[in-house]
Amino acid sequence: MQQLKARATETQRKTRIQVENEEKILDAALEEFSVHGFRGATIDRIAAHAGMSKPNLLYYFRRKQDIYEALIARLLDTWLEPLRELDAIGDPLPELQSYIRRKLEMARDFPRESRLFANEMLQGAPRIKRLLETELKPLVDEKAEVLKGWMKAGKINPVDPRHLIFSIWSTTQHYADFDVQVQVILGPDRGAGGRFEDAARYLETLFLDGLRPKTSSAETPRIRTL
Amino acid sequence: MQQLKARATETQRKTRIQVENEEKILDAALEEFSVHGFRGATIDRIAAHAGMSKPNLLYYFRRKQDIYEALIARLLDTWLEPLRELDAIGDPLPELQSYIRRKLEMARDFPRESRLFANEMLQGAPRIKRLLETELKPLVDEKAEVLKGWMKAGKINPVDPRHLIFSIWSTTQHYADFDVQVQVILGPDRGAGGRFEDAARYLETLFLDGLRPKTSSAETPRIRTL
DNA sequence: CGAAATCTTGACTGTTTGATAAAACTCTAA
DNA sequence: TTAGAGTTTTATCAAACAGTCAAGATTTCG
Repeated sequence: MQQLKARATETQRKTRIQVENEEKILDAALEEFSVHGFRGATIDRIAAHAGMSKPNLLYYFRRKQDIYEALIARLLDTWLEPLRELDAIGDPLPELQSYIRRKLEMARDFPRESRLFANEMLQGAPRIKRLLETELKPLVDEKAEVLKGWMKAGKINPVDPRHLIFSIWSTTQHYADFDVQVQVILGPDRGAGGRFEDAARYLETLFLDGLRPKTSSAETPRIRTL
Repeated sequence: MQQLKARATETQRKTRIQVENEEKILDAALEEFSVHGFRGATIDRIAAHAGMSKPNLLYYFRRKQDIYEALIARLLDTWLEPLRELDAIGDPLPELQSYIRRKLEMARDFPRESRLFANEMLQGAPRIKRLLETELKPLVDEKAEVLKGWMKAGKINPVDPRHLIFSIWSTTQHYADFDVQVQVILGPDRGAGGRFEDAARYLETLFLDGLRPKTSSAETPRIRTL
């Protein structure tokens, strides 16, 4: 009797089975929602994927939306963690470099989460727009100030800090969200960090030095082979 | 009698009404598919959005998939046009700059197409994977060679050309696909090319010069205010 | 005009989907 | 060990869904 418990004074401590099954459901739901979006995913498929009957699943989450929201809730926090770690005190360039690397690691390690987030965005973020305004926006504003400080100090080139953040997000998440395309073009990832390291190295060069050669005169190749 | 016509020798020339209605349907379908994906979109909603009855819509496209495929078919070609225009003969940096700008213009002018594409990618491109292999891959391979040529000539920094293309795609399309997020952070676009020009200017700096200041010593701010 | 071709509609079919009710079963703590 | 909380299943429902059909309305063109 879930509801009774929720109403009761004791703060609904979960049973072993509850913990296990909710975990199974959320994992299966992530799989489905991240690929098909909210409307495209079905409870049937989530239940099948979680290895339980539909009514059984609905015993733990009463509505489809509840599953989705539980997923989103746990997502945003994790998702913004790397940005939170961006440290005003640290050295600007290494600080940015490791932010980019952390984001790239997340794309590699949590591609489903990245796709779920992308899917929600494509739909116009109907279910998390408020969260974006209350959580994401202030954080970005705060970190934009940090970046501005670095620019004023001449530590990094003066650019729009928010667009800078966008470009870090988009380039890194691209490897999760557009994975098929990446694989079509680069061939299947043979693991062992090859694909990942290539991307990391490229992004490092892009964000630090851009494409214009330092020696603006021509004819000075092969300093860095890639 | 559509089928008879298709079978007949005359190459099914379309009536005025056919042209008009197919256009209306594809436009409505783009609206729906780009937001909800293939599974999430429904014929009912597409028909309603196109201002016609469902059976009427199904008179023009017999199955949901047919609409989707018609949409995808016309998409990829348009989508790759800017890359096709990347000219080996031109000056590398201005060439890249205008490629970036063209992609950014497409994100601005065809956000629904961008989202449709993104949606298909998130799903693992089940319906266009083959097209990607036969059309996108060869084009990217060809242009990667062009980029390599420029690198060997010392005209641009040596980086992985394919990752470079990825980063141009992701940064530009981000403004279409993650528009909600962009608006939450930057506030609503007041048009007049403000948002667009900011992004264009930022990306130009990023791709040309990166973030590392030319004078590696500190304390040299305000050369470019932004 | 008027007939053939084209277009549109209402009524319908079988299936999938989100969700509920209640009975049956399992676990756990006193 | 057994009562009650917690869990699972069977059966079911109404709505939404993709797609069909045949009859009626409209357009096209000789």
